[in-house]
Amino acid sequence: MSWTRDPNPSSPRRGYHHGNLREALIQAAQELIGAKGPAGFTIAEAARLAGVSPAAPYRHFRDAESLLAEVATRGFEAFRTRLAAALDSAPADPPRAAETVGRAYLAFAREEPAFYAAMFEARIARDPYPDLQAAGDRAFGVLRALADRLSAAARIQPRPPALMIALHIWSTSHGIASLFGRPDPSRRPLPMSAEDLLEASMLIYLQGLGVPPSGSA
Amino acid sequence: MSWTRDPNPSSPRRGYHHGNLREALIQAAQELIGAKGPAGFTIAEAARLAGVSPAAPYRHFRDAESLLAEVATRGFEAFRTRLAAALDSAPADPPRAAETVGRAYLAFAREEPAFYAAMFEARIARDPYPDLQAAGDRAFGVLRALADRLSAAARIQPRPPALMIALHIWSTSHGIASLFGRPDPSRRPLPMSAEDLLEASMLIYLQGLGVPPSGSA
DNA sequence: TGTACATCAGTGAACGCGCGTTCACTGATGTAC
DNA sequence: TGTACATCAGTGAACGCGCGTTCACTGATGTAC
Repeated sequence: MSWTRDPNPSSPRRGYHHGNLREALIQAAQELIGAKGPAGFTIAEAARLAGVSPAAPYRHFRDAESLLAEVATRGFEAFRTRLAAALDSAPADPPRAAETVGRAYLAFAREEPAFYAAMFEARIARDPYPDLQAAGDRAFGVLRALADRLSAAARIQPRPPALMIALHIWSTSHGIASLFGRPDPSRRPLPMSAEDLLEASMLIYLQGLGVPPSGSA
Repeated sequence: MSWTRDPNPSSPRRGYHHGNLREALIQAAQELIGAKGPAGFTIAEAARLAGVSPAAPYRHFRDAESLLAEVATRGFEAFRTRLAAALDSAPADPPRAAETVGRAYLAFAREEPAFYAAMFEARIARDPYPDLQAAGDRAFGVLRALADRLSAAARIQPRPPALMIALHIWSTSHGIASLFGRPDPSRRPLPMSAEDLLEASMLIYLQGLGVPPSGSA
């Protein structure tokens, strides 16, 4: 957040002329990304949507990528919140927990396509945006926590590292979300829902790990 | 291919002024996509790379999306060829066959990032490009054939439909390729290779299907 | 074999467009006193 | 409490740029006769 000196960017009212242009621009960028993809938004159009002149955004963001990185960062925060809520509310039973988190993953991708695209398709370099990197790491941490539970319940030997299990879950969820889980004219129809596809995949995978099926306790 | 009357677009020499501008433009588009992503190429720049005036491409392609669709179509054809070769050369043993095809999948994504991006990230609508759709279907057919073998070897009951197994393989492979398998400054480092990650995932999944492990025959 | 003609791939100039970015400015806000 | 001042978010005009797209054209090629 080197582009502003405001120590608390989330303060709702800062007395700007606009009210809160920074927030409005992030909102506008999100709308544009949702409608046209990460490449389909421009600073100029975001300014227009926010009702300010094309020069105004430069008071808040160095360039378009900075704005995009901010959207992606917030996306990862919202993602983490959503996954964590799912994991916390999920049954202790490992397969059920995996299914609950998987559904939350797909729901996020479906309901927040702009966030998801900014997070995974915008090709933002990691290094210049440590906040983005950190937010991504925290979101992955939820999958990692889920993987710890699954790993603890696994009976096969040698037990695969929890990190690897987390990466498997992430990859499969991301693959299904990318290929089938979002509104997009380029996606193909599926003979089943993305949720069913993911659930089946997870159940087979957990079976392979030797995690006892639901209701077998 | 409604944009040209040539009944055989693959003929190598047609006596054009340029020689074969159509091919040169496809080549140029591929280079640009590889360097900057599907949104990073323009008709004008492709023309420049091919050494012709900016108006010349319009003799061959209606617009940028048509050119992109042609790249994606060829990408799917190359993908199908590569996957099919892997499947044909793979050991009959189902887990080994899956591993071989999985490696071919990742190798393609890594070595042909321009094709892969055009195929999966360009957001080209399916309907206007039946050739693209058909090429995609044929490529998926190879994964489907692999899934048939795996399904036949599965011991769990009820046996999951081969179509679903194919979709699982595709999703996981695509997820790993997208997240970790391509040269991109936005990817994170992994504590293992994408190939190892995919192989482990497949082995656990096949274990879950009740496919006998390699060497157990 | 030679000539006249038709075809059409590629030219190059031109256009309007929206973008990114800059600049001196203005005017609302907060604050020092 | 009131005034003078400093700050800085946002203005609006301007710029150069590259893009998509069009147009009448030109000139190489193939072919009818």
